[in-house]
Amino acid sequence: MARLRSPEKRSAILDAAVLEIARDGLGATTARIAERAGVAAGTLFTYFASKEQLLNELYFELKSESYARMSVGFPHKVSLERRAWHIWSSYLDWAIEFPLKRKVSVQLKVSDLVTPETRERANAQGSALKVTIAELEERSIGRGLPAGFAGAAMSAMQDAALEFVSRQPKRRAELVERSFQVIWRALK
Amino acid sequence: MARLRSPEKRSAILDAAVLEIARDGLGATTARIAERAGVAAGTLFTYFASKEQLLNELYFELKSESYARMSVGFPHKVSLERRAWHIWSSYLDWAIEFPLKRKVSVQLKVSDLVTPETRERANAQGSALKVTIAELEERSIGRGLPAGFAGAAMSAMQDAALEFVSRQPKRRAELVERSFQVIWRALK
Amino acid sequence: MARLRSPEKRSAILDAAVLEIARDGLGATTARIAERAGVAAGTLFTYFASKEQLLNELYFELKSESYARMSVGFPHKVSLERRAWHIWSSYLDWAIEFPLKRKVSVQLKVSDLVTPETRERANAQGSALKVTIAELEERSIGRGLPAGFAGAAMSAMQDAALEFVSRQPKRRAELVERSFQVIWRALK
Amino acid sequence: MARLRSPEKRSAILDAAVLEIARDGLGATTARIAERAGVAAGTLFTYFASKEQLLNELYFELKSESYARMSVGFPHKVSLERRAWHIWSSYLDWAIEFPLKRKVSVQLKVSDLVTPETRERANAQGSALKVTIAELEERSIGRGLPAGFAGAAMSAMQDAALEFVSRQPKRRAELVERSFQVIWRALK
DNA sequence: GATGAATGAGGTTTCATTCAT
DNA sequence: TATGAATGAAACCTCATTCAT
Repeated sequence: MARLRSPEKRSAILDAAVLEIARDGLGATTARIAERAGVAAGTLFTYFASKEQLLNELYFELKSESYARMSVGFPHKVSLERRAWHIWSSYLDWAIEFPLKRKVSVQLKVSDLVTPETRERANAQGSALKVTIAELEERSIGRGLPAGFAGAAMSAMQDAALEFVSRQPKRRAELVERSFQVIWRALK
Repeated sequence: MARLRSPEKRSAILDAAVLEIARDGLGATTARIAERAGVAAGTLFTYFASKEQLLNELYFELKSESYARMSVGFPHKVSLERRAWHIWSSYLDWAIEFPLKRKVSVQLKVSDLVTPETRERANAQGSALKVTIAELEERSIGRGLPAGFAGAAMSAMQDAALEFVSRQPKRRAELVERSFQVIWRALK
Repeated sequence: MARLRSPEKRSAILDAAVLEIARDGLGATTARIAERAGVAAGTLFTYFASKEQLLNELYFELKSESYARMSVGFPHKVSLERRAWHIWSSYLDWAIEFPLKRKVSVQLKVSDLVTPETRERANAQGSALKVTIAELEERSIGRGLPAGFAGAAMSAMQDAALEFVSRQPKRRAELVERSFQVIWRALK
Repeated sequence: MARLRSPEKRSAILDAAVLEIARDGLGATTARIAERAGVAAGTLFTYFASKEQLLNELYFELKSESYARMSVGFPHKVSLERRAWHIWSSYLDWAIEFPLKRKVSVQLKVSDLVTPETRERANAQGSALKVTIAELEERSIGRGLPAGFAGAAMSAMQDAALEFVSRQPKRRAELVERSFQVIWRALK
C-alpha cells in the first residue's frame, strides 16, 4: 500500500508482467510475475495494491509508452498528411519493436479489468497528437461520421497492418507505407 | 436405449457461456456456466471434454454464426461494391444484434486458448464470401499489399465502426453506410 | 440389484476389473471397467450393487481360483512333503500364469475394502488342502508357534519367491524347487 | 526474512498421513490429512508438490525409520546368527510399536504410486545391515537362489509373524523368538 | 521495506451411482 | 434388462493476498 521505495523494482514488475501475460494471458499469476521480476511474492503488493491495480497501471504505462513514441520528433508544422504519416509510422515502429507489449496492451484493452477511469487517463496522454487528430476528425465529421471515428479507424487499420508485418518482417518498410496509403485514401 | 445427448442442452451451455464470459471474461467459471444453462456442473463435461474445448467450440460456433449471417441472401452476381456492401452490412447487423456474442468472439480471438486448428476450421466456414474477398484481395495485391490484407482491413474497420454504433444506436443505419464509404474508398 | 441374467457378462466385468485394477490400482473406475467388459456403465450395477461389492466378489473369485488350482490333482495319500510340494508348486504355477490376478489379489488383501466376512468366505474355499495344512500346523504348534503360522509362512515365502521368478522367468522351475527346499527346511 | 519452512510442520503432515491412510487407504484425502496435521489445506502443498509426492516421501520416511531402528546398537562383530537375530527382533519391535506405520508402509509398497526411484532411495538407507544381509545372501546363492532372496524371505516371514503377534500380544516375546528359529533354520 | 510461508476460498474435473428411455 | 446421460459431492490443486519474521 505504500509507494515507490524503488522505481526500478516497480519497473521490473511491470516488465515481468508483460512477459508473463504475453505467455499466459490475464490469468498470469502474481507469483510468477514477482519471481520473474526478481522480487518476493509479497513485495509485489507493496508496489501494487492488487492484481487488478497492477493490470490497470500496466495498461496505462503501455499506452503512455506508445504515445511517447509518437510524440518524439512530432512535426507540428507540416502538412496534415505528413503529420498523419508520422503518427502512423512511429506507432507501428513501436508495435513492431515490442510485439509483446502490444499484444498485452490489446488483451488488456479488450478485458473488463481495465476501468473506464484508466482508459480515460491513458487516452489523455496523447495530447501532442491532438491537433492532428482533430483535423482528421473534422474531415470525418464533415462526412457525417462521429467524433473519434478517424482515430479509431486508424488504430483498427494499424492492427491489421501489424498482422502482416509480423508475418513478413522483411517487407516491413514497404508494408508500413502501403498500408498508410490505404488509410489515407480512406480518410483524406 | 438411454437418454440421448440433446443438442438443446449443448446449445444452452454455449449460450450460457456467452453470457458469463461477457460478464466475467474468460475466467468465467464452468460451474456458473452450467448453472445458467440449467444443467449440473458435471453435465457440462459430457458435452465438452474441458473448459478449453468448450471455449474453442464456442469460438467456432460464433464465427460460424456470423459467417452464416453474411451468407444469407448473398448477391453473387452484382457489382463488387454491392457484394462488399452486403458483407459489410450483414456482419454489422449481426454484431449489433448480438453485442455479447461479438464481445466474446473478440475476447476469444485475442486469447491463446483458441488453437490455430480452431481458427482455421472457423475461417474455412466463410466459403460463400471467398469470391468477393478474393476480388478485393486482387486489388490490394495490385497495390503491393499482401494477400489477406483487404479482409483484415475490413474486419478491423468494422470493429471501429461498432464502437460508435453502440454509442449512438439511433444513427445506426447512417453510421453503417458512412463507414462503408470510408473503407470502400480505401480499398477500391 | 438383481442377479446374473448373464453369467458371461458377470465374468467379463470381473476380468475387466483385474486388468484395470492392475493398471490403476483400486482407484480404477467403474466406467473403465464396464467399458473394457463391453457393457454400459449402468449395467455393471445390475451385477454388483456397488463398487465395494464388486471388489469383494473379485477377491473371493481370485482366491477361489487359486484354491481350485491347488486342489486339482491333489495327492491325498502321499507323504506330507509331497503334498506340501503340490500346494507350493501349483499355487506358484497359478500366480506365474496370471500375474495380474495375483497382483490384484494382493492389493485387495492389503486394503480395508475387503470385509472380514469376505476374507472368511474366501479362506473357507481351501477345504481340500486342510488336512495337509493341519499336519503342518501340528508341527508348528509342537514348536510353540500358533495355529495358522505354517500356512501364513508358506504364503509369505511364496510372495517372496514370485518376485524373483518374475525377474528371471527362465529359471522358473529351478527357483520354484529351491525355494520350496528353503521353506520345507524351515517347517519340517 | 520471512517465516521459514518448519520441519515440525512437515513431520506433522507425514504423521497425519499415516493415520488417515491407515483408516481410509491410499484414497485418504489431502484435505483430511492437512486438517489432522493442523495446517490449512493449501499448506500441505508447500511441503509436498502433490499428493503423489507426499506418498513417495512418506514411503521413504517409513523405510528410513525402520532401517534406523535396525541400525541402532547393531552388533557388528558377533556371529551371523546373532546379527540376523538383531535385525529380526529390532524390525519386529518397530513394527509392533507402530502398527499403523507398518500397515501404511505395506500399502504403499504394493501400490504403483511409489516410483522405482523412491524404492531404490529407500533401500539404499539400509547400509548398516548390508554386510549381514550379504553373508546371508552368499549362503542362499550357494544353494542356487538368486541374490536378494534371503532378505526377501526374511521380510516375508516377518509379515507373517506380525499377523500373529498382533493377535496375541501377550506372547510377543516368545513368538518373535520362535519365528526367528523358523527362518534361521530355513536360511542357515 | 522485504520476504516467502501460510491461508482457504474457489476452480476444474472425476466418478460412483441413478434413472429416463 | 440394458443403456449412457445426468447428477453433484468431493477430490486435488492454485493463487491472490496476508502477516510473522
